[in-house]
Amino acid sequence: MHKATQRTLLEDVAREAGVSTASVSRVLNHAPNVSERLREKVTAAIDRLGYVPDGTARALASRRIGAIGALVPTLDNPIFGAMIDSLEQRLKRHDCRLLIATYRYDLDDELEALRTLIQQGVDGLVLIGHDHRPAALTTLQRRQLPFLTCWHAEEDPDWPCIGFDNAGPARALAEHLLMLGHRQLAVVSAPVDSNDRARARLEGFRQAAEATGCPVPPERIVTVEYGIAEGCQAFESLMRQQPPPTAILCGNDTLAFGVMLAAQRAGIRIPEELSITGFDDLPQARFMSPPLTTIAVPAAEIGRRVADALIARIGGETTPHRQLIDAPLVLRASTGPPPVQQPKP
Amino acid sequence: MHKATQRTLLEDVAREAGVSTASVSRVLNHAPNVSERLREKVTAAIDRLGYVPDGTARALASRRIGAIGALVPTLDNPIFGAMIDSLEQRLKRHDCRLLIATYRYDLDDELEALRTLIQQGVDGLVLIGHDHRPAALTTLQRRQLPFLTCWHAEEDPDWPCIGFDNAGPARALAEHLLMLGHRQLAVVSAPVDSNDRARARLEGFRQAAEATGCPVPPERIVTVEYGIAEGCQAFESLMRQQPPPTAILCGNDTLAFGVMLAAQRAGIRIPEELSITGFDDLPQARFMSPPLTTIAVPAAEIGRRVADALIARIGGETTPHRQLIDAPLVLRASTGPPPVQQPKP
DNA sequence: CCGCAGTATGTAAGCGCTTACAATTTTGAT
DNA sequence: ATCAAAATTGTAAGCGCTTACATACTGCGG
Repeated sequence: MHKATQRTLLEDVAREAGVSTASVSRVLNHAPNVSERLREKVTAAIDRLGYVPDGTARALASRRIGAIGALVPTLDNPIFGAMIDSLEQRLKRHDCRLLIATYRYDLDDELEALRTLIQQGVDGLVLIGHDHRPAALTTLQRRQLPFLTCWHAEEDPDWPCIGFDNAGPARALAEHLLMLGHRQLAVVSAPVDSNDRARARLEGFRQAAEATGCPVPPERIVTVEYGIAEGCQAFESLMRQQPPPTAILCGNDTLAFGVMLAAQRAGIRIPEELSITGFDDLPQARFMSPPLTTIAVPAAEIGRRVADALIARIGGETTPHRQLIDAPLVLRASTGPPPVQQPKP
Repeated sequence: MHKATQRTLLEDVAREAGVSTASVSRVLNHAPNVSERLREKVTAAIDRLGYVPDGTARALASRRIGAIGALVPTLDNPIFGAMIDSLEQRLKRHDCRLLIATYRYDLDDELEALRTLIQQGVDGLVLIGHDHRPAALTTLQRRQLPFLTCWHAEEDPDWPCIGFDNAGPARALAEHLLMLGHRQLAVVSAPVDSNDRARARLEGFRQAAEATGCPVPPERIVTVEYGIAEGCQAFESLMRQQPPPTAILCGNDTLAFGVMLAAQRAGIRIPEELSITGFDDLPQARFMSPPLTTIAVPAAEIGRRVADALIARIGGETTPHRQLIDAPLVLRASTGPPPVQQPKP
């Protein structure tokens, strides 16, 4: 047993206000059919006693914890930081807290983290992307937990989503380059295993290239981990090839930064000698020199919409199974027509 | 009352294993004095039934929720993202979850968020910096909640901290410039209200300048919000002055990026005509051209140490009241001797 | 062979709320 | 006024665990 607690309990408030505990609870929870007089008596007693409800007891009794869980690959990537930031801000409006867990793109870790969060009692869950262990879905369904995926737009009856098309904009980027006359395309991609977004972007690049009759050969597709230095390395290995590419499509802005920096270090002019594209539109993209042509990923908007939709679902409402947000192509100065003659003939 | 639940309860496990509920609980919580035989019977029953303990019930009964709260100004700044990322990873090792709340540098919001997290039942709390509402401290103390501040190194018996000195490295940065011969220093600072870190950095810049006999005049200190564009603006307003500064000390890397970009746009060579320093050492700092001289803020290390220390405190152990981590000066190419003659005589 | 310390397990009383249901009061149409 | 329906408040049974305390063993020195 526990020692008698010193803290003010709901029962104390009830006594102080001269009402029942149920009434105090009702006032606390803004239940309907509570008279103004009752409300006043109770709030006055609460103020007098400095009462603070106990979240854990409330969670046990009401079966909701007042928090959702978010599973993100990493918070080291600022694009996810931006999304989580807006998600948390918006959840606050709904009086909901946020539990986060990261899994470094390891889907087994994701599944484990998901189970942990569920065990913790979260009222809902947000996942990034469409790639997950099958057990994740069955667990979610068995518990009938409201959930949402985001950052992608796959049509899948099992996975409701709020996100954007990754392939389409990637295609648009490639088409933009092809339209400019580029025929020697190269791609720097993030690892595609366990990452549908990276895969979709890569696929988009490929499709556009193939549709124009100049598919990207495998050696022109290099996969590297996330990071500026990694982008630099990718550039090196790509530019060793003959003929060198006239344009490099990058799976995200950070890789593009690396590629761009390495190119400049090598004395290659952008976009005159080499065009570069990114994906994300991080804040610094428009400040690079030249400013980076990229896709504006609606990270903050996703956060807001996920918050609203998940809260609605938790409240028993139904929300669209799939919400598509535009991820517009942002044309800047890192792309231009290919050089008329090969740099090294 | 509630409907009879379908879910497997601890009681079911007890029945299945032919033991008492207390025994199941003991096995679950790795209590001492549990025989191997009991443990096996119980774990077997758990597996057979697919039992998953209920976090909320456990929280109510045991008075710990298995999660700590983190109060950060924003997650939109990648330096905090990096810290939260490592914090969460490390907490996971200790089987502890993370609840986050942001407050946009508004200390009233911080206080409110703190109260919300406490009400939620968090086992401990991490705050950023030394500036907080007095009520935050009293609330923390009244609840006897383990807590830690970080990102600063103020000696204050009330606030245990794990962080780094902000003023010292700022001083080092300014001294570095003064040593190079600069006498026309300027500062671009983040807003210092409610932000002891920004204030300490500014103070460090000032002290060093004054100690060398060339204090920074007020018009040479411009305060702008966080952002690259804001850094650009700061540059403009600074370079309008006569004589223009030969070096600009920035309160963080992002502002420094802005200043650097605006300088380059204006055709000013760095560091020949203008030296620039940052603070944070974001990943891109070493990839700027020229690479940015800055202070390496140990964000990931702070996350790890905070996790370990807070877990220890929650466990009743005492940890050092103040842990100082080095934030080294990283000399790169954005700083150099001032031009011999003024650019515009 | 007894008794005591130490170990292992069981019993059941909470933890501090929410909410189904009952009881009471108010309202509104006769 | 009269009574059913609606609105308001009260009663008390959980929610699913943990843990203090009681009980039952176990082994060992005397």
